Amino acid sequence: MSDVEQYSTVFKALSAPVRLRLLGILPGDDREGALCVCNLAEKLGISQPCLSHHLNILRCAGLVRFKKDGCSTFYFVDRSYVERQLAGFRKWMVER
Amino acid sequence: MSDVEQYSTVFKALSAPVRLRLLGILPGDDREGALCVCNLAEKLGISQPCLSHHLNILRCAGLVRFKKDGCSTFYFVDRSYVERQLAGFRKWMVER
DNA sequence: ATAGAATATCTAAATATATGAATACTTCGA
DNA sequence: TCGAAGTATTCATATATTTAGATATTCTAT
Repeated sequence: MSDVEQYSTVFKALSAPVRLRLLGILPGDDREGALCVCNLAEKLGISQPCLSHHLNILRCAGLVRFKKDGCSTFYFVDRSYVERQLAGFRKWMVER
Repeated sequence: MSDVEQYSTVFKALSAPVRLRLLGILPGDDREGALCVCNLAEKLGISQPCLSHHLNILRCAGLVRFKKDGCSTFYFVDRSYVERQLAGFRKWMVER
Protein backbone atom coordinates (compact mmCIF):
# COMPACT_ATOMS: atom_id res chain seq x y z
CA MET A 1 0.00 0.00 0.00
CA SER A 2 1.37 3.41 -0.95
CA ASP A 3 1.82 6.18 1.57
CA VAL A 4 -1.16 8.02 0.18
CA GLU A 5 -3.42 4.97 0.36
CA GLN A 6 -2.19 4.21 3.84
CA TYR A 7 -2.87 7.68 5.21
CA SER A 8 -6.20 8.02 3.45
CA THR A 9 -7.35 4.76 5.06
CA VAL A 10 -6.39 6.03 8.49
CA PHE A 11 -7.92 9.46 7.97
CA LYS A 12 -11.11 7.99 6.49
CA ALA A 13 -11.47 5.89 9.61
CA LEU A 14 -11.04 9.05 11.69
CA SER A 15 -13.38 11.16 9.58
CA ALA A 16 -16.72 10.09 11.09
CA PRO A 17 -17.84 11.83 14.30
CA VAL A 18 -19.32 8.60 15.61
CA ARG A 19 -15.98 6.84 15.24
CA LEU A 20 -14.14 9.66 16.97
CA ARG A 21 -16.59 9.48 19.86
CA LEU A 22 -16.01 5.75 19.90
CA LEU A 23 -12.24 6.24 20.07
CA GLY A 24 -12.84 8.66 22.91
CA ILE A 25 -14.66 6.00 24.87
CA LEU A 26 -12.42 3.02 24.13
CA PRO A 27 -9.56 2.42 26.52
CA GLY A 28 -5.91 2.43 25.53
CA ASP A 29 -3.79 -0.68 25.43
CA ASP A 30 -3.95 -1.05 29.20
CA ARG A 31 -7.66 -1.78 28.74
CA GLU A 32 -8.67 -0.07 31.95
CA GLY A 33 -12.33 0.87 31.83
CA ALA A 34 -13.09 -1.41 28.91
CA LEU A 35 -16.72 -1.84 27.88
CA CYS A 36 -18.25 -4.73 25.99
CA VAL A 37 -19.68 -3.99 22.56
CA CYS A 38 -23.35 -3.93 23.58
CA ASN A 39 -22.67 -1.33 26.28
CA LEU A 40 -20.70 0.76 23.82
CA ALA A 41 -23.60 0.75 21.38
CA GLU A 42 -25.96 1.97 24.04
CA LYS A 43 -23.54 4.69 25.12
CA LEU A 44 -23.17 5.93 21.53
CA GLY A 45 -26.87 5.72 20.74
CA ILE A 46 -26.42 3.46 17.72
CA SER A 47 -27.44 -0.12 17.02
CA GLN A 48 -25.13 -3.02 17.76
CA PRO A 49 -24.68 -3.98 14.08
CA CYS A 50 -23.84 -0.38 13.27
CA LEU A 51 -21.26 -0.28 16.03
CA SER A 52 -19.75 -3.55 14.81
CA HIS A 53 -19.40 -1.98 11.40
CA HIS A 54 -17.56 1.05 12.76
CA LEU A 55 -15.32 -1.09 14.94
CA ASN A 56 -14.47 -3.05 11.83
CA ILE A 57 -13.49 0.07 9.94
CA LEU A 58 -11.26 1.18 12.81
CA ARG A 59 -9.78 -2.30 13.04
CA CYS A 60 -9.07 -2.52 9.31
CA ALA A 61 -7.29 0.82 9.56
CA GLY A 62 -5.18 -0.60 12.39
CA LEU A 63 -6.41 1.95 14.92
CA VAL A 64 -8.01 -0.50 17.32
CA ARG A 65 -7.45 -4.11 18.30
CA PHE A 66 -9.41 -6.48 20.45
CA LYS A 67 -9.13 -9.27 22.94
CA LYS A 68 -11.79 -11.92 23.25
CA ASP A 69 -12.76 -12.88 26.75
CA GLY A 70 -15.28 -15.66 26.66
CA CYS A 71 -18.40 -14.47 24.95
CA SER A 72 -17.44 -10.80 25.15
CA THR A 73 -15.03 -8.86 23.01
CA PHE A 74 -13.06 -5.95 24.35
CA TYR A 75 -11.76 -3.38 21.92
CA PHE A 76 -8.99 -0.96 22.71
CA VAL A 77 -7.17 1.80 20.89
CA ASP A 78 -3.73 1.08 19.56
CA ARG A 79 -2.45 4.48 20.54
CA SER A 80 1.09 3.87 19.49
CA TYR A 81 -0.09 2.98 15.99
CA VAL A 82 -2.22 6.11 15.84
CA GLU A 83 0.72 8.23 16.89
CA ARG A 84 3.05 6.57 14.42
CA GLN A 85 0.60 7.29 11.63
CA LEU A 86 0.12 10.91 12.60
CA ALA A 87 3.86 11.43 12.91
CA GLY A 88 4.43 9.67 9.60
CA PHE A 89 1.94 11.86 7.82
CA ARG A 90 3.40 15.01 9.32
CA LYS A 91 6.81 13.98 8.03
CA TRP A 92 5.42 13.02 4.63
CA MET A 93 3.74 16.39 4.28
CA VAL A 94 6.75 18.46 5.27
CA GLU A 95 9.16 16.51 3.07
CA ARG A 96 7.44 17.52 -0.14
CA MET B 1 -17.77 23.57 16.65
CA SER B 2 -17.03 20.76 19.09
CA ASP B 3 -13.67 19.02 19.18
CA VAL B 4 -15.16 15.95 17.54
CA GLU B 5 -16.76 17.94 14.71
CA GLN B 6 -13.57 19.92 14.25
CA TYR B 7 -11.33 16.88 13.94
CA SER B 8 -13.78 14.97 11.79
CA THR B 9 -13.85 17.88 9.34
CA VAL B 10 -10.07 17.91 9.14
CA PHE B 11 -9.78 14.14 8.81
CA LYS B 12 -12.55 13.98 6.24
CA ALA B 13 -10.65 16.50 4.16
CA LEU B 14 -7.56 14.32 4.47
CA SER B 15 -9.38 11.06 3.73
CA ALA B 16 -9.43 11.22 -0.07
CA PRO B 17 -6.32 10.03 -1.92
CA VAL B 18 -6.74 12.74 -4.53
CA ARG B 19 -6.68 15.42 -1.83
CA LEU B 20 -3.59 13.95 -0.22
CA ARG B 21 -1.84 13.94 -3.58
CA LEU B 22 -2.96 17.52 -3.97
CA LEU B 23 -1.49 18.46 -0.58
CA GLY B 24 1.71 16.74 -1.65
CA ILE B 25 1.94 18.98 -4.70
CA LEU B 26 0.90 22.27 -3.14
CA PRO B 27 3.67 24.42 -1.70
CA GLY B 28 3.88 25.48 1.92
CA ASP B 29 3.34 29.01 3.10
CA ASP B 30 6.50 30.19 1.36
CA ARG B 31 4.74 29.38 -1.91
CA GLU B 32 7.88 28.29 -3.67
CA GLY B 33 7.01 26.12 -6.62
CA ALA B 34 3.39 27.21 -6.69
CA LEU B 35 1.22 26.08 -9.59
CA CYS B 36 -1.93 27.68 -10.87
CA VAL B 37 -5.15 25.68 -10.61
CA CYS B 38 -5.32 24.58 -14.24
CA ASN B 39 -1.80 23.12 -14.09
CA LEU B 40 -2.65 21.31 -10.86
CA ALA B 41 -5.70 19.72 -12.48
CA GLU B 42 -3.60 18.45 -15.33
CA LYS B 43 -0.97 17.10 -12.96
CA LEU B 44 -3.60 15.23 -10.92
CA GLY B 45 -5.49 13.96 -13.95
CA ILE B 46 -8.83 15.40 -12.92
CA SER B 47 -11.02 18.11 -14.38
CA GLN B 48 -10.68 21.71 -13.32
CA PRO B 49 -14.13 21.87 -11.69
CA CYS B 50 -13.37 18.73 -9.75
CA LEU B 51 -10.11 20.20 -8.53
CA SER B 52 -11.89 23.38 -7.49
CA HIS B 53 -14.25 21.24 -5.46
CA HIS B 54 -11.42 19.50 -3.64
CA LEU B 55 -9.58 22.75 -3.03
CA ASN B 56 -12.78 24.09 -1.52
CA ILE B 57 -13.03 21.15 0.86
CA LEU B 58 -9.43 21.63 1.96
CA ARG B 59 -10.02 25.36 2.33
CA CYS B 60 -13.17 24.89 4.41
CA ALA B 61 -11.24 22.57 6.69
CA GLY B 62 -8.59 25.28 7.08
CA LEU B 63 -5.84 23.15 5.60
CA VAL B 64 -5.05 25.38 2.62
CA ARG B 65 -5.29 29.07 1.88
CA PHE B 66 -4.82 31.02 -1.30
CA LYS B 67 -3.51 34.24 -2.73
CA LYS B 68 -4.94 35.76 -5.87
CA ASP B 69 -2.45 37.12 -8.35
CA GLY B 70 -4.28 38.72 -11.21
CA CYS B 71 -6.33 36.15 -12.98
CA SER B 72 -4.59 33.23 -11.34
CA THR B 73 -5.06 31.81 -7.87
CA PHE B 74 -2.27 30.18 -5.96
CA TYR B 75 -3.12 27.75 -3.21
CA PHE B 76 -0.74 26.75 -0.48
CA VAL B 77 -0.83 24.46 2.52
CA ASP B 78 -1.23 26.03 5.93
CA ARG B 79 1.22 23.63 7.48
CA SER B 80 1.15 25.18 10.91
CA TYR B 81 -2.62 24.73 11.02
CA VAL B 82 -2.29 21.10 9.95
CA GLU B 83 0.27 20.45 12.66
CA ARG B 84 -1.80 22.19 15.30
CA GLN B 85 -4.76 19.99 14.41
CA LEU B 86 -2.74 16.78 14.47
CA ALA B 87 -1.16 17.72 17.79
CA GLY B 88 -4.54 18.71 19.20
CA PHE B 89 -6.09 15.43 18.20
CA ARG B 90 -3.21 13.46 19.66
CA LYS B 91 -3.69 15.28 22.95
CA TRP B 92 -7.46 14.84 22.84
CA MET B 93 -7.09 11.12 22.28
CA VAL B 94 -4.59 10.54 25.06
CA GLU B 95 -6.48 12.63 27.59
CA ARG B 96 -9.50 10.32 27.58
C1' DA C 1 -26.67 -31.68 22.57
C1' DT C 2 -29.16 -27.46 23.68
C1' DA C 3 -30.27 -22.78 25.13
C1' DG C 4 -28.98 -18.24 25.77
C1' DA C 5 -25.86 -14.30 25.48
C1' DA C 6 -22.58 -11.58 22.78
C1' DT C 7 -20.90 -10.23 18.46
C1' DA C 8 -20.55 -10.35 13.37
C1' DT C 9 -22.43 -10.52 8.74
C1' DC C 10 -25.97 -9.79 5.23
C1' DT C 11 -29.39 -6.96 3.06
C1' DA C 12 -31.78 -2.97 1.72
C1' DA C 13 -32.76 1.87 2.11
C1' DA C 14 -31.31 6.56 2.94
C1' DT C 15 -27.82 9.84 2.66
C1' DA C 16 -23.42 11.73 1.30
C1' DT C 17 -19.56 12.28 -1.82
C1' DA C 18 -17.06 12.47 -6.28
C1' DT C 19 -17.04 13.62 -10.89
C1' DG C 20 -17.48 16.06 -15.39
C1' DA C 21 -20.16 19.04 -18.53
C1' DA C 22 -22.13 23.36 -18.96
C1' DT C 23 -22.18 27.82 -17.38
C1' DA C 24 -21.10 31.94 -14.61
C1' DC C 25 -17.92 34.98 -12.72
C1' DT C 26 -13.41 37.81 -12.46
C1' DT C 27 -9.53 39.93 -14.04
C1' DC C 28 -6.50 41.78 -17.35
C1' DG C 29 -5.03 43.58 -21.74
C1' DA C 30 -6.25 45.46 -26.24
C1' DT D 1 -16.03 48.09 -23.70
C1' DC D 2 -14.75 43.64 -25.48
C1' DG D 3 -12.52 39.27 -25.58
C1' DA D 4 -9.80 35.81 -23.60
C1' DA D 5 -7.81 33.31 -19.75
C1' DG D 6 -8.37 31.45 -15.18
C1' DT D 7 -11.31 29.89 -11.60
C1' DA D 8 -15.79 28.91 -9.28
C1' DT D 9 -20.51 27.29 -9.26
C1' DT D 10 -24.49 24.61 -10.79
C1' DC D 11 -26.47 20.43 -12.17
C1' DA D 12 -27.01 15.57 -13.00
C1' DT D 13 -25.18 11.08 -12.51
C1' DA D 14 -22.42 7.44 -10.51
C1' DT D 15 -20.46 5.59 -6.56
C1' DA D 16 -19.61 5.08 -1.62
C1' DT D 17 -21.02 5.30 3.15
C1' DT D 18 -24.13 4.94 7.01
C1' DT D 19 -27.69 2.79 9.26
C1' DA D 20 -30.97 -0.67 11.26
C1' DG D 21 -33.35 -5.03 10.95
C1' DA D 22 -32.89 -9.83 10.16
C1' DT D 23 -29.99 -13.54 10.46
C1' DA D 24 -25.74 -16.18 11.34
C1' DT D 25 -21.94 -17.30 14.20
C1' DT D 26 -19.37 -18.16 18.44
C1' DC D 27 -18.86 -19.20 23.08
C1' DT D 28 -20.45 -20.82 27.71
C1' DA D 29 -23.11 -23.15 30.98
C1' DT D 30 -26.41 -26.62 31.81
